[in-house]
Amino acid sequence: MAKIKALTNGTKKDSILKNAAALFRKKGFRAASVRELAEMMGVEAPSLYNHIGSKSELLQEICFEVAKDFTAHMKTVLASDANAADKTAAVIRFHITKMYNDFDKVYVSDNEWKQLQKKEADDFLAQRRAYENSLTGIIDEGIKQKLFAKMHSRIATLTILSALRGLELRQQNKKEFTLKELEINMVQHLVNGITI
Amino acid sequence: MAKIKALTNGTKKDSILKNAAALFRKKGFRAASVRELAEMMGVEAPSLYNHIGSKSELLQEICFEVAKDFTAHMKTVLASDANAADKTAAVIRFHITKMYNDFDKVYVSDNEWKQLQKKEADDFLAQRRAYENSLTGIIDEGIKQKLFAKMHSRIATLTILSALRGLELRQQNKKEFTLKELEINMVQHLVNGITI
DNA sequence: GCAAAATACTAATATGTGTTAGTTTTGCTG
DNA sequence: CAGCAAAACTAACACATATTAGTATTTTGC
Repeated sequence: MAKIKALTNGTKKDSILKNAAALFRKKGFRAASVRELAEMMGVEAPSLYNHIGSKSELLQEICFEVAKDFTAHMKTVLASDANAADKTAAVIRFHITKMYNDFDKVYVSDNEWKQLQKKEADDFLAQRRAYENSLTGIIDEGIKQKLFAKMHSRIATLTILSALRGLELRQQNKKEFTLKELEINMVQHLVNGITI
Repeated sequence: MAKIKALTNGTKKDSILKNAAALFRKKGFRAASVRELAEMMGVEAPSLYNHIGSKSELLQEICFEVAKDFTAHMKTVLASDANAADKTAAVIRFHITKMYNDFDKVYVSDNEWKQLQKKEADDFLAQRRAYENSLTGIIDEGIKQKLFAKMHSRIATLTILSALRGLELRQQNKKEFTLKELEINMVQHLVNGITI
């Protein structure tokens, strides 16, 4: 009866993906049912299959869209001629902004990727590894330039990325602190912590 | 036929909990089945119900055991007369050690508590909030003592705890870096980052 | 060694889930 | 308005899952 509304900027599929991300975040991918997703959209469950291939497909698209965005940003950072500290700060700021603007999808990508089917999970993990390694490279560069203290660069990488992945910028938190406050405090904390 | 073996140090229930934690970590609570758990123990699924009340109960026991340990440790830290920086370092070290020794349970507690039933989830979250607030109190104390820089103490709290929760100290990582290395580097990173 | 308690097994149930089949309705386009 | 594609609906299937019932077997305590 009710029809799936397309987003003002985007297709019906985008609308489904957005709702799926919200649902998967709230309940977890396995606990979330296609029937619930359908209800969010005011539609019966089988109707969704006119628009999607499968439930897994939704998770895939969410995870790989997010991975793509982060990878693309990392590429521009690596190509810039900023010093290691500024590069690191840029990475941190991008994570915060992205989490701020696309909380559900980023959260799902970070926390539910394990529910991808094996092949996709492996692919996702490989992309994540590459991303981590890029940041480790930046930190190593900073150490060599004596910008950063001597340290275990891989541990520093994981510390930074863990701190960022743990952020949960839901609406509630947006009232507690602003985007700018977050950026300033976290960059300070995470970059200064390794700076000489 | 096969009987559930008790751990060398612990009851049969402990043995089940340990396997459950490993399984829940690997596949996620919802994706993990009682049958799989039974198989890990060399037993048919219904046999487990001679030892456990339900699948949910296992998750509950894991989550609340971990929460209790962290809360207890925080209490001793708060009672100590160390300064704020040392208190913060003690908290960080405890997280790392606990994750190192009890990876599966800590991981499950951190990542699967949302699958608790509503009442338990609320209780768990309240404990976590209280824990976070204790750390925020320590940081505020440090700021007042001019040990730490002026900052948004709640953001610093979340940064530190996120970084620690994101740690995944599975066997693989234990080869990559030692416990001591982790402690030194993460304390350095996370405490120095806020120290004047 | 025997009674009783603990614990295993098999069989079955109730429920929820993703998904397909088949059909009807909707809404655009000529 | 006719016709066609998009997309909704109802009904149903196939499957997995947690859990219970009922029974056999093993272990324990005397």
